[in-house]
Amino acid sequence: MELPTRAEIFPHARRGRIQNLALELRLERFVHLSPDELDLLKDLAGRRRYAPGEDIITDGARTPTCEVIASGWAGRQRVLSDGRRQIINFALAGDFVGALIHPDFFAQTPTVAITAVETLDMTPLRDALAAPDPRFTGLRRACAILAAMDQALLLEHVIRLGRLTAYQRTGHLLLELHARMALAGLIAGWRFPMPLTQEVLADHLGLSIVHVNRTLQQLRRENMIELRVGWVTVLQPEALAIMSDFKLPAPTHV
Amino acid sequence: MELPTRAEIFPHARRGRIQNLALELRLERFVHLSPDELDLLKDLAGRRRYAPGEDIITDGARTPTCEVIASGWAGRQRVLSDGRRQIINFALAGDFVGALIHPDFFAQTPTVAITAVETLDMTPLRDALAAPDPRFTGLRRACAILAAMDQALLLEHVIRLGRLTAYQRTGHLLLELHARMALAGLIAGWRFPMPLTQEVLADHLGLSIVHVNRTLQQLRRENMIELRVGWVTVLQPEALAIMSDFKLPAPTHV
DNA sequence: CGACTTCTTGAACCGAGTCAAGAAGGGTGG
DNA sequence: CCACCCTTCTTGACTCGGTTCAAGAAGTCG
Repeated sequence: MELPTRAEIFPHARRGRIQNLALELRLERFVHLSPDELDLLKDLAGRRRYAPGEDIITDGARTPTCEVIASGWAGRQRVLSDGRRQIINFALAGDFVGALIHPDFFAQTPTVAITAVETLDMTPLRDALAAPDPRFTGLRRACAILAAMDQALLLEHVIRLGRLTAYQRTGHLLLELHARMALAGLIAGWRFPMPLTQEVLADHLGLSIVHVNRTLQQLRRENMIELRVGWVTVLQPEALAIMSDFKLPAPTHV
Repeated sequence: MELPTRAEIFPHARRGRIQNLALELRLERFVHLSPDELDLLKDLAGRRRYAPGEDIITDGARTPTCEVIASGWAGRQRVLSDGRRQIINFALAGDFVGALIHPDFFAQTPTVAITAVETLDMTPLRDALAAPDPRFTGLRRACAILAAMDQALLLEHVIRLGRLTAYQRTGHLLLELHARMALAGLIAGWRFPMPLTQEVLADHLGLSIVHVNRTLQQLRRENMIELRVGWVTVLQPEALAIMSDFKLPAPTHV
């Protein structure tokens, strides 16, 4: 499993004063953006901060906001009536939360800050895309692609939960997180930040805390990964991918 | 849990020669469609038939089709390298399959006919919506709502797989299937068609065939449901909803 | 340093899987 | 209409992956 170079990852990336590098890199990953579109991204202003545990998108909000993660980790979750929690997905830097990509008419799943989170308000982008303005076709397409990616990741998670063992699930998730951060230009190489507690991992992977602990130990024992405080290193990406049936969601047609 | 009347379910429904009642009812559930839009739906022609097991949307298809189920049950699935299968979701009459609603750039999950399936080609609808034509704003909105509903159901499935027991999962799924068929005007009352084998159920619920069998028996033993050849009756919807934490995805804002 | 969260470990338990074999349906052809 | 075949369903016995409970160790932060 070879890592692409930065130039391969970001064919259209350019320098400039930008608000959120990860966002811009992700939007330009598959689509070339016009100067108008880049300007719109650069003019984004509304910065917000959330403490760990704070709601970013509240459950029954009638006026849904629309933000992009600038830094930190967030997650959509549901707490069941008996207190059990399921974390549906994670949102990393460059990921949208709220109404722009996820049509949230129905979902009763608040988005919560897992670590400290900084976001940028994306309502200017949403308003620009809502009108049939031909200047923003590139952005519209880029957002559709991000939404498709998000959807694909959700399908992968269903497969993880439905048909993979604890050992496979954990490895599969680590590979996914790595791939996403690499795509967003947040990391290079196989070492990457992973600030999740074992409890959070358990609630995402549908396992108990204790079993997550034992599974991580097994992955370490077998030299698949290395764990430091808030960091992971994937030592054997190929072996991990084979054993967990991992394949990076890739565009079949763009 | 009271069942709404037909008039409550379909406030805008009208009579006429239509191709797919379920589709039209679902589209008009939340949005009022103009005569132009209804005409477009009535002019849909391309009818296709699929035998059980046949691919409707093939995996790596470069020219993604876009159809709506007219009758029968389909499902998106992934087969793992060791032969295990995960059925990600079911598509019933009135559900879209393919590129209109699911942005399929990334997903490697073919859609397969589970029973015999009839579909209608939806490319005319897709083309009409792609152009920024103001005549079709209602349809555009209706399709967005269907997509949101689909997305919400997927989130529910993640919760089912991640945090519910076999007994809860099975009850939860039956309630979901019932709710969807009721919304599409396919049924009235608590008896509804359920042509899935226990193997298919197992592959959707992330369980073994044997355990699905025992779980269904438990549901019958406790008078939660009644099973006939291709039919289920939910005998205690409220009890089932409470024990499985089921809540019909409802629009928070439309 | 003290308080709190997070991680780790062991032992017992249990929900769900596996294996295997038989029964019951449900179609098909004679 | 029956005989046959094949799929689907059912049941029992056993195994195992993962959970629960409980207690202690190691971080972490003020």
